[in-house]
Amino acid sequence: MDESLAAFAHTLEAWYERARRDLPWRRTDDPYAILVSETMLQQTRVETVIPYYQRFMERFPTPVHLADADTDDVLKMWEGLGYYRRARNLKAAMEVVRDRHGGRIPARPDELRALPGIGPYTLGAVLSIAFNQPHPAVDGNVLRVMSRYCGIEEPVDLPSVKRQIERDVAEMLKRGTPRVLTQALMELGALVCTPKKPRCALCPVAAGCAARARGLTDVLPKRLPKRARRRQTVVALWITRGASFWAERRPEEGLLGGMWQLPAVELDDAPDSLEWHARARFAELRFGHSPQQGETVREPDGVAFERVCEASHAFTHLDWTVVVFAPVEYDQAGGQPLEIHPNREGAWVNFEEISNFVWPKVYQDVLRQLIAGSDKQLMLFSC
DNA sequence: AAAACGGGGGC
DNA sequence: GCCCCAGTTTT
Repeated sequence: MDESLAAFAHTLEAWYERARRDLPWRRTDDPYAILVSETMLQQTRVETVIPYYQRFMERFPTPVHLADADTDDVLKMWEGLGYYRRARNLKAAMEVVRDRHGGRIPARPDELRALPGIGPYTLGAVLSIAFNQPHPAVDGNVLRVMSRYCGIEEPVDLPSVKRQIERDVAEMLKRGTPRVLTQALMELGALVCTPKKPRCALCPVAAGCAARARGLTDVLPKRLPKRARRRQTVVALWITRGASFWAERRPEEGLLGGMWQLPAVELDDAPDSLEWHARARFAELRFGHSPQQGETVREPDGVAFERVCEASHAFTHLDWTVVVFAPVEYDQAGGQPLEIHPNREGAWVNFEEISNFVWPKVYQDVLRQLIAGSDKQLMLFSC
């Protein structure tokens, strides 16, 4: 086994030097740059990451630049990338690096692992790629490559299976060059040993592949069945005042933490009377408290609501249908000027300054629709 | 051990 | 539509 492991390592390294892609984070040995790229690459495709990585490194070139930065600026650079907790953790980690490690990414496993956002994979990736230490970095690619090569038929999600693969990879790294081998395993998974239609004819280690020998390539890796997504209906409000609309910031913690959106309420399933919720949310906006279910909502102005826009969005664990309501003719002459209750954290956002805020993708879609609608109305009006 | 946590690309 | 991606944290 030792012998085959060493041969596997050598073959893989030779293949990598020949086939490797020229990626931005492969042009540097800077541990900070490696860490930024590995954090962005968590659950995210290489092609998606490239432009984000380049903008991010230009804006925050060192750990201290990031540590000293404003969180909203960091989020803005992350906008659209998803899993926004990663951005917060990365900044928090660099604050620790600035305050306790002299501004340099530590090379000690225990210190690195203690930084927020650094789990087993990222630890191994930084230690092996940046510091050339033989610590395994087992991601989805490596799980797939190893499960096929070794012919592992148990689901790779099982902790026991992952531990076994980590042990095997660690042994392999000791017999080669860690910074090359770690990337070689992932590159093989990305270019050759792909989830569908693997290019076995191009594989440098096909001769020793158990899955290929047993005809299991198409069924490995096996995974545990995944859970169903929850359905939520989001009732949101489009409240305009001239060329501005009312927007609010989501709580720091949880889903889409700290990002901006229209005032909204997220409801399980597809409740009836969406308009009731719109009315309730509108009352909360103006009076600072929301009515109980069943209670008659104050509507001194006799405001009616119309459905102005709809959008849907699938998260990993959630299925959103966003329905946007607007108070009819509230903005017109004759209506009372809208006052927002002072204890609400939000802002009137001018159509021109939308890009100064950080928006979840689904609300970007919503705003695009609504602004286009407004433009159309303005054009009709002026004709 | 399971759930929360985004978004996009490929088929 | 479904799959799954250079995963981590919380419960």
